[in-house]
Amino acid sequence: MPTPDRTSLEAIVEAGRDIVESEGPTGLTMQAVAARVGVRPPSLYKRVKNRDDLIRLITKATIRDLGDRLAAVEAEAGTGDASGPELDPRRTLADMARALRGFAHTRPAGFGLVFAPQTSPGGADVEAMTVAVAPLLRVAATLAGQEYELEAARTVTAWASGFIAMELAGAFNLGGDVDRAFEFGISRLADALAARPAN
Amino acid sequence: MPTPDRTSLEAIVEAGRDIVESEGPTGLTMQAVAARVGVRPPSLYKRVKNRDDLIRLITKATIRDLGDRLAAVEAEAGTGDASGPELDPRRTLADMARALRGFAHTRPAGFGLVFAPQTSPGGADVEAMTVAVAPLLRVAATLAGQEYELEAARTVTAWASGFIAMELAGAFNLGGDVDRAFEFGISRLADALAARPAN
DNA sequence: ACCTGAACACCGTTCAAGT
DNA sequence: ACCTGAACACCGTTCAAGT
Repeated sequence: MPTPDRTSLEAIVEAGRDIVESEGPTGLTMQAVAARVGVRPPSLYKRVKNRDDLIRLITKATIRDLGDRLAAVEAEAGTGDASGPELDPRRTLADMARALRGFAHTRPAGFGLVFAPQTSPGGADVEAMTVAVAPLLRVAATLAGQEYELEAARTVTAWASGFIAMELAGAFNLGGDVDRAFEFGISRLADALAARPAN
Repeated sequence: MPTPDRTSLEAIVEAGRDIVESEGPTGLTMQAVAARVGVRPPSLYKRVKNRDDLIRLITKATIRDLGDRLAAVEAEAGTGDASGPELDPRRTLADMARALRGFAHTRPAGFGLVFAPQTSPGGADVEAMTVAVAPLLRVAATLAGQEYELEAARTVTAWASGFIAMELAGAFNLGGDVDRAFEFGISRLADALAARPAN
């Protein structure tokens, strides 16, 4: 007769996310995860292939949350709420960038996992990422035109993720107002993408 | 009578850089470094405090190389060479961005170390980074005006590092020409920074 | 003054044995 | 079918003992 399950994949991933945020990626040991979900380390291998696999699952869950935030911004802009419909795509783009930054501030380590430069190749998060970024792609198309949709979306994503990564790493050490720099960047960027110059 | 030194800090850092590039950050073990410089692991601790310290030194050396490349672009633009003096700061900015990208392609892992989102706080690379980025700061000032120097430099650095990080992570999986996206981004960005709109 | 073997703590992972 | 203790390989780091 099988024993009732003492944990679940979901609980393991959730525990992993918590640990990553509180202890950093280094703190994410199989022992720590096991302790948190109340089993012994070897039991984890019934649900995840290994530590890298767990990190992949944590990253994927983070990407999904991130996509939810972008979708929420898009929905707000599209339908219009109490403050009225938001028609300027530049404003929507800025809101999405701010949503991304807000998310990064609440889950800095998770954000780091998603946008880490040294990701293992063939990460199966490709699909999740594609879905998550779809709203951004749509505003980019509205703003820069269908022809430059991909380029515009990549420009914004690159800028925002780079900015936030540097911010989280404490790279903005020359003083100055980081919020101001963020608003400066998104404003100029939105203008530039909407400009559609000849080249 | 003291024995002659069998290695040096320089050799250790250089070995570390090679290993990081060929095996990735995970492959950077004290044992691998020791084997490469021809001593036993414990001997490394005579020159570096620990593995984190070694990573810090590797990062710092990488930042210095990177700064050299930017300085070279600046020097070329300022003095003018066979192809004549390069006076358009937008062109200089684009050249610096391309230099950064070129560097990242030759040392992807090193680049990842420098622009990793999850850097340990208080990394002593602050000074090295400040020096390295100085040329970029100067073009930014020329382009966007002294008032927006810092914001403009941050915008470009964020975009470029974010773009390259995504490129290295294989995040540009929606097809399209990555080179084209890079040129699109730097071109629009340079225009936007030079525009100096009212806000 | 640098180098080393031995040792310790810690971690990922496997596996046979339990229920 | 899931869970566990025991075990193994591997790694970072310390330290007393060599030269």
